[in-house]
Amino acid sequence: MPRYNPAEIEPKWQRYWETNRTFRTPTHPASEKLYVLDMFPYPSGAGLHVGHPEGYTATDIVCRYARMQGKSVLHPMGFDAFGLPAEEHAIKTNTPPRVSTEKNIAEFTRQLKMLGFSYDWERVLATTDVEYFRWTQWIFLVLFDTWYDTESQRGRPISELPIPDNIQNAGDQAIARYRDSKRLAYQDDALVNWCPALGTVLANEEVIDGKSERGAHPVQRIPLRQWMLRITSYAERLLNDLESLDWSPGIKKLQSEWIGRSTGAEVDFYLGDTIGFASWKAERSEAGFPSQADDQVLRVYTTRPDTLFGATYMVIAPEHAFVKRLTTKAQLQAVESYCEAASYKSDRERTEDDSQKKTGVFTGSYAINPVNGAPVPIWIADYVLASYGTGAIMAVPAHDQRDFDFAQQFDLPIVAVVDPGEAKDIDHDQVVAGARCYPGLGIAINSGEYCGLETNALKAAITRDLHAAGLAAGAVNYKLRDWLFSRQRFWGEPFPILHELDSNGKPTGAIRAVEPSDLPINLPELEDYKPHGRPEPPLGKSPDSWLYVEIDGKRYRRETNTMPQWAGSCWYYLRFIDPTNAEAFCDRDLERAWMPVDLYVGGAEHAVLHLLYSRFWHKVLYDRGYVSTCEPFQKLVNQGMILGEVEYTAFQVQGRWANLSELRKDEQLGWVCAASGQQACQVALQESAVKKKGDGFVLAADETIKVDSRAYKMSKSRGNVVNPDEVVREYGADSLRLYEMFMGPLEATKPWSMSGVSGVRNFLDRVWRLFVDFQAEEVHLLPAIQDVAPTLEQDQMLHRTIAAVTHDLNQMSFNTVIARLMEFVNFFNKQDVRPRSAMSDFVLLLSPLAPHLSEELWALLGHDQSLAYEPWPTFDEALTKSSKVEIPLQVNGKIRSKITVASNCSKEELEKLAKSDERIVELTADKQIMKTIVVPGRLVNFVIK
RNA sequence: GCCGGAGUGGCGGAAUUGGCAGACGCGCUGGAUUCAAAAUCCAGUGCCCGCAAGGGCGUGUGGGUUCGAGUCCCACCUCUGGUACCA
Repeated sequence: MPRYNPAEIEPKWQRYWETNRTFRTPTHPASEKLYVLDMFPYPSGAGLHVGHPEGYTATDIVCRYARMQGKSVLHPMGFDAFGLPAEEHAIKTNTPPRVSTEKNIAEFTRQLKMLGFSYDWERVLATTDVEYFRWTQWIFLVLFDTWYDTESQRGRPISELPIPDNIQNAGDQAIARYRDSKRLAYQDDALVNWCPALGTVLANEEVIDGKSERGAHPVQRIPLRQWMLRITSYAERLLNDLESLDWSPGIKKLQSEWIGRSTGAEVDFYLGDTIGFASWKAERSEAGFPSQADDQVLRVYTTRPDTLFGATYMVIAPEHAFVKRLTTKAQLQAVESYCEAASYKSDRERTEDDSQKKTGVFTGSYAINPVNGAPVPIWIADYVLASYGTGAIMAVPAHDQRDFDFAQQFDLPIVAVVDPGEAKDIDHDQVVAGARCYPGLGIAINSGEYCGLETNALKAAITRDLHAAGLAAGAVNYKLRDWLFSRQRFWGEPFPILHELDSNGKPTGAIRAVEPSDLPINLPELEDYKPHGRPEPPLGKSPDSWLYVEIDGKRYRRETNTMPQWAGSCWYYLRFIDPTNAEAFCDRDLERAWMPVDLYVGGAEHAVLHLLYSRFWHKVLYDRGYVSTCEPFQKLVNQGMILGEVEYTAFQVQGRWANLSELRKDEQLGWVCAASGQQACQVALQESAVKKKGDGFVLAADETIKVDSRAYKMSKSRGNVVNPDEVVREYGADSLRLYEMFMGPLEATKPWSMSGVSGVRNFLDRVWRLFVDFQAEEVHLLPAIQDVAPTLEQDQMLHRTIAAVTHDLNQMSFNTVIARLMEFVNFFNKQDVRPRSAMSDFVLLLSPLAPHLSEELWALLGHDQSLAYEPWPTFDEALTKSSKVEIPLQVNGKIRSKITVASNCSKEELEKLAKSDERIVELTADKQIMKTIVVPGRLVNFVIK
């Protein structure tokens, strides 16, 4: 093997690591611990994508480097294996999902092992393992057993829930119902996205543009009994604790906007006449503001209580409970048809056409504005959402764009109550006249006793006054909604919940949790997996032996919903710590020893949901004393997307080249000629056929024709998917790893380039030839490698490389690490004598990035053990500096000359030397030196006139 | 619309945070080796003017601060990711 042959050495070292259990993690950390986690993949039938190894290589490098620094490293891998694709496959082929899932996992495992990642494979898990989801079910029972104590701001056992006297007196059933209503896991009728074609209900994130994400089938919204998780109780903590995390500001912002905290006030508008209003007000000033609104009032939430005087109408959502009550006879028909139409509209359709176009209908009723006693008409409109705030608003068209649009549409009065003053880009007079909407801050006008107050002062004052009068209270709202936690699918974790049946086999409404000792609840075997076309879950087709349970003489039916795919990924990082524990989801001491995850790397597509859901579960486990940290993931890095190769495209109409400006997009035909309407075809071009001109590219043959140049997302339909198997076959795993790191910063989006892969392969070939005579028959070290001390120059090169590589690895700046190693190789390739010690250190520096080649060279240098735990090379600071530096000499900021001086040259000396430089003397001869800037070790700048 | 991120040679990208723009790689050009090719090695390579010495211009655009700006400030343009009436 004279030449570098990865096909031979890579499998060899993979076998070595496996047989010697090189990367087995100690149960307890034996030294400083480091927990490095990859977001585990969904094992799709398509196999590994080149996007996967990007993050995996980055973490692998971090881990290999950390081991060489003596740290105890936990670096596991697993599979997020429940999910719809396997079930779809099962429906089509009648293969049990477990069978296809296991096949896919085997394939993923082979591909991951082929890339030489240093995972501790003895800890591998899949969310579909029965022994794994046993504990997913167990954690669900913890959620079921927990209520949120708002006073102490933490989750507590349901047995500690205070039961109000009236409930206590109403008997056991009432108590049970009360408890059920307070649990973190509760049942509710929720509007769900029912997709008749898939025969399943979809999560919001699975619905895109009103169609199913998979298959683009139409989706309807229907109410269904669902399991919900009370994540909103944790909204405040999920928001506040973000601060302590080492995550990018972008991701933190995304999460905090998703949580969407806003502060304002809840205000009650009296429903009735002015006489009733007076007595109601008197009552309220006695009793205060009730936490639950009663039937006498319409309660709204507003972030702008300062604009109460400008509320000229109110709007309730079409689903609001008061719709019927408030609708007068005259309006009945209009209201009914409006609400029915609204119920058919998806969220998407509600917002589709330009948001200017508001729809709505008058109820015929009025409420009374608590600040001035004015009657305010109540409308119904779908721009108000039932699920946010109180589902009702006071509309202030002068200072809210949506209300303004609506008021204009229906000719409702607009009263300005905020004077914008000198605010920029605002037509002051128009605003005050109510002809323009101004949503910003300013000085109150038309606001009775509050006139003249600044917005924020007024907010505080009016909230305080109304609260004292029992008419309003400060309030906080979140965009975050409770988590719809059940799916009507087969391939997910069954809920450990039983529904009590009466003697007729009908559910009584009572539920009970499966005893933890009876877990796991495994999935039944089904005859087939086809949806039965009803919104009920497919587990309803289970054999009776699975479906029905008898305990203490009572009959129960199992819950047939299953958990969503997010469930298994919510806690897998904990199971990796103690993957085979049969007594607990994770041993407490081990949890304390390894948590938190020090580095978590994965795609930005999970920036919100997965990370929010995991954080939520973690906090519940924390409150209940099962984990020791309140956050699971200390540092988070999102790897960027890898796009396909850059493509050059031009258009042709009837065989003639056409510019994009001559074309327009047609719905059916795609691009067509704007003038003639003829269809244009896209022509893919080779790089050699195009030329750079100005900002873009043009045809080399006809420079008037612009060429589109861009990289697209890899997709099957585009045919630009790069298969890692092929890359490994052609270039080797080390080349793939190295290329993915060399492409650019980890977090950036970057296009693939096969010639870039061959570039790094070239580098590895050069590394090989640095050690091995590639023309010899046998593999042996070159005679140039000798047991001699390095020259000063060689030593400086080595120590600078160690310093730079170490520094950049700490920054996770892998592309520049590789550049440094290349410089080292370029230098030593020219050295006839290559000291063995320097070469050994180089192999160690290379090893986290290209581990197979490095192990091979390490063995060749005479070692009989893996280098995985060799100490990381250290550097001598003094040797990273040279004794001389070249200093640029500038005149008026432009470089005119350079001098070489001792690196410790003093400021005065440097200035003297610079002034005597021939070229500087020449340029300053008949000029006056106004100023001299001397930065020792950097530059000298003469400002002359 | 709103909120992030990013615009640097033919291409991917560097630049110790205000101090030599273009490290490293790809590509390209020339040379050595070879009967020839592959492979390898050496040299060159931002653009423009010039035989050269040298000069001018250059980090999306326009302005500003500074002795000095890819880096800081203001305005704008383009691409990209997220989001969608949250009162």
